[in-house]
Amino acid sequence: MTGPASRAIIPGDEPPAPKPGGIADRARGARAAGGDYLAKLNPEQRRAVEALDGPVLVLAGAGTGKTRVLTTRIAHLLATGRARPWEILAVTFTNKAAREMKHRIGDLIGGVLEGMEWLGTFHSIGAKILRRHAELAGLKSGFTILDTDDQIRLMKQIIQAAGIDEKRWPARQLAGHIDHWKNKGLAPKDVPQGDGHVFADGRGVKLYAAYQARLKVLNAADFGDLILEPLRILREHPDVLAEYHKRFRYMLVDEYQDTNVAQYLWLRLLAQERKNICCVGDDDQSIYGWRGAEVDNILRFEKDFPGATVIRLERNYRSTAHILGAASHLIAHNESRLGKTLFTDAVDPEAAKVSVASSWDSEEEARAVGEEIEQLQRQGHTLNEIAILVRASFQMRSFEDRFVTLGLNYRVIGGPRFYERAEIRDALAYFRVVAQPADDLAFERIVNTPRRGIGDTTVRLLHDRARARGVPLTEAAAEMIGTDEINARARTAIRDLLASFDRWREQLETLPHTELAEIILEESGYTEMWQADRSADAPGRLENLKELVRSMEEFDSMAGFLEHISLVMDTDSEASADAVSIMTLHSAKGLEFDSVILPGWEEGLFPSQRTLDESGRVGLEEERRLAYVGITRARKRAYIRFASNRRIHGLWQSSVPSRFVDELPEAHVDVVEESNSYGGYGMGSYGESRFDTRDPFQNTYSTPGWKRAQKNRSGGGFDEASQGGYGNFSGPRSKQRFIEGDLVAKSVVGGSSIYETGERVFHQKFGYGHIATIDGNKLTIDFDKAGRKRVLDSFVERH
DNA sequence: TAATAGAAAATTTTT
DNA sequence: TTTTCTATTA
Repeated sequence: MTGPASRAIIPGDEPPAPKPGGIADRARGARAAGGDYLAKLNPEQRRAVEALDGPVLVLAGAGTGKTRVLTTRIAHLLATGRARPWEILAVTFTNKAAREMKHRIGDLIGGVLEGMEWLGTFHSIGAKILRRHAELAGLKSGFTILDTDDQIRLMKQIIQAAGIDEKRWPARQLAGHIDHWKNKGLAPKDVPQGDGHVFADGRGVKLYAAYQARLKVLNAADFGDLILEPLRILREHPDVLAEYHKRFRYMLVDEYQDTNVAQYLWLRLLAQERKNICCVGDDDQSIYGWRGAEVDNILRFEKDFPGATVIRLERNYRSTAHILGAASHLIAHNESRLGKTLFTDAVDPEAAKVSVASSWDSEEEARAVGEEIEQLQRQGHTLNEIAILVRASFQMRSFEDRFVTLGLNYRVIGGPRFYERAEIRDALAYFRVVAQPADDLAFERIVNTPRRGIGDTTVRLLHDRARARGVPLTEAAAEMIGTDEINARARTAIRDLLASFDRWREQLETLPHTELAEIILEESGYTEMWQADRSADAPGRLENLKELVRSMEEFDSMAGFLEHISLVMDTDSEASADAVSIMTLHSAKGLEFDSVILPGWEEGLFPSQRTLDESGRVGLEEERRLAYVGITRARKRAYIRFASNRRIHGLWQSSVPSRFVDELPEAHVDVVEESNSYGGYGMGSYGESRFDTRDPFQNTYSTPGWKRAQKNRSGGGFDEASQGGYGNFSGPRSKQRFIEGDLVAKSVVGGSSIYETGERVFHQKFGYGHIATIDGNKLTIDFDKAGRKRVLDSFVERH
């Protein structure tokens, strides 16, 4: 990863090395050795750390100390003087993993790790290599990294330019194919004949080529290119390859089971000279096949690297024997695996078995989970140690709804990312055009945001001109303001905008970049646009913009910031508040919790029908691995649940328990008999839970949730700070719900509403309606479609 | 050109 | 059910 403080990469400009055997070097070695880092390892781990030479495959089961092995191995390399920090290539998949490794190596060697320039994600290291040799790929070193959204928009243009019906052949689909080819390491010329016919009657490859050509013109690379282009450079330029062979004495790869073909080829090429490559992974945790990961890479390792040492880590330090037993028995149903069996030495006769329970529908499921969590809480467990892991994100909703009602703190991990939000992308587009005038995609995004009277017609004219002259849009625009091809109003608007960009570009040299960022957002009228916006999420968006500018402070230039933002996808704001985590199974990989709740184990949902249809047995095995990942996240307690009915796309469907449920071993499972334990008002009937007509004001004020809400409030729990904190990683949806919790509490106080009787309002759920009566901030509204409802004024907007 | 209403489509997982 | 796109109208 390219961290904030990473130094500029100038070939040949290496940081000064401590002289091997010199004072600094010996002192460092002594300190590390004094830490006795090897003694803390079990025999298998120690073997994995000490087998420094030649290819090594470490098959590390869940919770067996994989990261410890990787980091200790690096510390060992450094301590024994085998390699200096910048001679080690260490690749991970996520920025988080890279960060953690850096941190833990630092702990091992007793200080801050410096000089490990080549520890990072595949993508950031790929970007680094590509920037050093950009000209070999037809790019300039300052190229832009496009995200998925930009990619799709670009492909849309290419499809249109080729005169292909964009409805029949959606850009998204083309993006899928191109992604697939890039994952396999195939440039347009390498795509096999048959493959090219999959899109638009055989024009797929042509479009791929056109897309690549367009990227070069835009001086841009997409995510696939960050792997594909370096691979091509290494293949076609032996001198460059030799340089890296010389440089990388040792290579380490984390999560090897997740590598795709391109990454594999890239690693093999780099490792072929010295062969000091150590891959750590777990075939049972390969869950990214759908985006090109090849489990085969890990299954084939010994063939690819003859004479490889294979070490299995099976001693688990995380979970109870029941949890391990359940997970192992389940995963044993898979055929394609190298085979490992986790075991633990820890004996705990008190340990709970894996609980399996069912519910009537997803709402009852959420209710039951809420109960389970409250019970855990009563037993003194903190919410931070509880996680709900779902297969698909739509499942999160019912839990969020329920937890808001209960006043139970939760956080959604994953979700819509900070950088993906419209306002952030808009702001970044402004910065990108300033930093890179040729960035047409960014320019197009903001020409008319905020509205300046530059509509589709004008943009099309600009496009025609740009294409005819072979120049970027900004340049075409500059030419066209001198002509009368565009109408006067749009022409003035464009002239003003271009003048602003010129001005900001000058200020790029003279002003600190954070200050410039504020100026840009202010002068462009962008912040004003949101200030004028009366919708509920406008204030949050402004807050996000502030946060964006604040986060820029960590960087020393606009360019450095833009590089970071395109590569670092995670917004890892650690929340201090105690809260239940809700996330997908995929994003739970690598995490662990005392209690893990696994809802939605139903055929069609988990295993996902779509995966089954698309990938058959292979897909089923991947789903099973996902289940395995889920169970092994738990240290002490795992709760598996399924519901008999679930609403999908607004339709109720009855569902059958997942086959995975029956694949669990009886000996480690406790089946919880159906219980209508919630509430006392015998509503086991269909109706009540299906149609949520219950009024939020009927909350009993003595429930744990209510008490908690009161406590939170008196402690200033729901203040702006905590909301802002959640806003960073949970969507606007959940954010709003937090506000809801607050207002329910305040409604006791009464007061006058900002609305008037008879006013027409809009409500997210119920649609349009007229206010019938007002009681404090509670409104009774006659909705056009939904009839008379009582709602809080914060839920409605003036219409 | 911009706002609006109504229809159609989409729903897994993400560096 | 919700979101996104499209066509219409002002």
